[in-house]
Amino acid sequence: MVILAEEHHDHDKNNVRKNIVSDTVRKKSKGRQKIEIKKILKPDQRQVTFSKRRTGLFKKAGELSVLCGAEIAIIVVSEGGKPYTFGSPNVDQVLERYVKDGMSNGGAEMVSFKGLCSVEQSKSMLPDEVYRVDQRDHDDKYKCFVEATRELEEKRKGKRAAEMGGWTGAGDEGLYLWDECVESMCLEELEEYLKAMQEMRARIVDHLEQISIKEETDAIWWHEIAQLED
Amino acid sequence: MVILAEEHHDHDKNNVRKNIVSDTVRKKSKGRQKIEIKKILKPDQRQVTFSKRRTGLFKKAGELSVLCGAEIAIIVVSEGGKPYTFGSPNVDQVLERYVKDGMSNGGAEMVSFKGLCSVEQSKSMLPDEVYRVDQRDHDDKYKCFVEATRELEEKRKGKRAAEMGGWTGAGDEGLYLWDECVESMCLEELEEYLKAMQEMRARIVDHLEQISIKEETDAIWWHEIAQLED
DNA sequence: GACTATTTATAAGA
DNA sequence: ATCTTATAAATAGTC
Repeated sequence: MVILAEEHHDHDKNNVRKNIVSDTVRKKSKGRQKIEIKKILKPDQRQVTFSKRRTGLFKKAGELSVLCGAEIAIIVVSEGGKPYTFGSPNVDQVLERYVKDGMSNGGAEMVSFKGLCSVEQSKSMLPDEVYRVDQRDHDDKYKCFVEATRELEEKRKGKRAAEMGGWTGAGDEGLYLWDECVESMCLEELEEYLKAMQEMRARIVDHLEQISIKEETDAIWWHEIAQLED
Repeated sequence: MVILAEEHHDHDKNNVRKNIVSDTVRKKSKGRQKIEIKKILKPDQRQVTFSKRRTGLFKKAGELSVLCGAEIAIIVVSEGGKPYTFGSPNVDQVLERYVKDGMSNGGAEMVSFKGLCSVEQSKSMLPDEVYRVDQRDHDDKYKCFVEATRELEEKRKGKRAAEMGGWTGAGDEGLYLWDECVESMCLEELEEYLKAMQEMRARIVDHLEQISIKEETDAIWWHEIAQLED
């Protein structure tokens, strides 16, 4: 692959700095440079990067959410302790979900990350901590949270209901294969049934994991990332 | 900018498909193509994208965390309801922080996002809702959460110390609630059963969406086809 | 899981 | 902060 750089004809009005030097072109900038993934030392620079990358992260999250129908919550706390959150559909709902049936629902993959090692080591870098949360602990822990959340949600709902209408759920297929028994159910019945099924599913998945605990290291192994802390 | 593609000399042993066509090169792939940011229709494709982008998101989060000294928690719940979390230093700590002094600390930016349409719109991909949470609501809401969190953290610390941070099948609890009929199944049976159940579930969810499209914008079951593997 | 052609994110500079 | 530009990095399509 041969790449020849060639200056396009310079009709540009406000591009005074553009200039021929030797027989190559003076670049306006060095462009993006590779950076090491370690704490940025200059506070100003760090702040700029924080802002840019936080924006980028939230954008990616939004895309993932839309593309794949996933629910996502992100909380970023800056050095200064200022929190920024992203939620699709909203933070609390996702937290509630995480909290309420997260663990019972196929086994959450919980990964903690403390940032270290260098990019080169990344392939072999295992998470510092990986753990599963006991279901009952989990329930204890969050019960009150869930309840409190619901109240707040109620308040917000009114507000949101008005401005809904965002996007139309796209998946149109698969409805005609409908089982009669299911079709005849009313909304409440369906919800209950679905819930029961969900629980059953959770147990099955757990069991599956038990059985095949060794082979499915697949999921969410955390790798990559870089260097020390300050 | 003129780009001339030129076949490098073909010493490659196992590259039979490489071939000259006219005076250009047969490309091995179309490369990355632009996609619209809307729900991917094909479940398989959607699953692949989910996996890739989830990984990418977590990587970005790790980098942001290290580069800027920020604390980050992410919870992603797949369509199938399977949660994946990322936390630096760990999810609960960040949640606790968010919860504990989030609002009191200079005003969090809380953003809810309900999906965007196309990349072109992304400039205006402003959150559907931006709101601040009243400090007192916030305190009420999370007080218990914070306390409960602390307890659980204590427990975990002990446990983790004991088991050297491995991820050995720590999710053992909850297995004794096991339905006999399920427990007696072998692996293959379970997988089949699970699959069938998920298909059923998918139909129910679809149906629910149909029925309650108006009334329950808030629905918890907002998914469609559940994949066996997220 | 791997590979690449492309698109997308972003470090620097202004 | 905002914009631009060159370049690094992520990833869609493919195998």
